[in-house]
Amino acid sequence: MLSKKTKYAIKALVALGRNLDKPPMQISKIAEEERIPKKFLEQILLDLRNAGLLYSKKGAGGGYSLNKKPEEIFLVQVLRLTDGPVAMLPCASLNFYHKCEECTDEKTCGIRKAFIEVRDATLKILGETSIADIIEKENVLLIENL
Amino acid sequence: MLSKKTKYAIKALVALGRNLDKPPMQISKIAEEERIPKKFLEQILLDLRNAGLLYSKKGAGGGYSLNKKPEEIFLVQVLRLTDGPVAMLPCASLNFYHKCEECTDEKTCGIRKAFIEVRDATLKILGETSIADIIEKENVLLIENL
DNA sequence: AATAAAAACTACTAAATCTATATACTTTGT
DNA sequence: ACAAAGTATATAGATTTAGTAGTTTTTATT
Repeated sequence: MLSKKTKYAIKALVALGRNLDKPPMQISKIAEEERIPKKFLEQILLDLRNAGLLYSKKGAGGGYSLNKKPEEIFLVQVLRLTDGPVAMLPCASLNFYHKCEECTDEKTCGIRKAFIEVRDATLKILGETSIADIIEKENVLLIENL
Repeated sequence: MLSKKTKYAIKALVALGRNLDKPPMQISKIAEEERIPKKFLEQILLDLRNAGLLYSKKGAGGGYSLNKKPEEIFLVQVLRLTDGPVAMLPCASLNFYHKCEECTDEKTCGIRKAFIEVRDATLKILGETSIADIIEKENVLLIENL
């Protein structure tokens, strides 16, 4: 399961992706629109900013906006930033690898092999789906649900 | 990430799958071979037994064995039993569905849609990979690594 | 019948993680 | 000067994870 933090992070990015050519969006507004606890969101946005995904401006009239094009922010980046590994086993992770302490021979571990397959399948989707894709999906769904 | 519980459960099932036509295997032996804390493993095996995956026999000469063929035990069953949902979002889960509290319209949520794709990809692999497959994978890997 | 082996059951606990909340500080526009 | 807005750090409560301990029940063997 994703942490709420990651879910909120994606929601915030989508909200900002919809706000592209407008003035920066305030934390309070994002929190209200997306129904996310404000102080929690504050921390999350800060993480996203420090990772270079967001631009922020302090003071009156300040707020947040995307620092990259929505087409260039992929789910996998967000997930790795806030949740860590994509893989379901430490020994099957590309970016957060570490050995299973109890494992005696990783090279011949069938469980690991199976979960590497899962990782690759997951990674394919999360690595290809951008914030822009999510917004596009929502636009399609909106029309379909008229 | 899988919990250690689930990882240990799969390891135990694989160990028992290798022990097919032999007398039942004791907890201590599985714990030693797979380097799993014994009392923790005890609880896990009990869960697997109560779910019908294992047969157990008490008393001297007792122990555990598989209650199904290794070809009939799939990773997804184990994972759901010990970890719960396969999906990364509650609203994208088939067996453990529940609404995201903050969500205002699930039908048009693009995030949900993306994570349903992830779930389906994951499910395909976990639902097709059996304990027998894992053992087979390991046999192949053993030969390849000679 | 006694003994020992082994699983079953119940309860508990320590540590980590998650989900926030609180407080104080800094920057910026008017 | 003042208010709006982000920055930073600390902390607290709840939940989950991972594991331990102790006792009871069942079974095979002697």
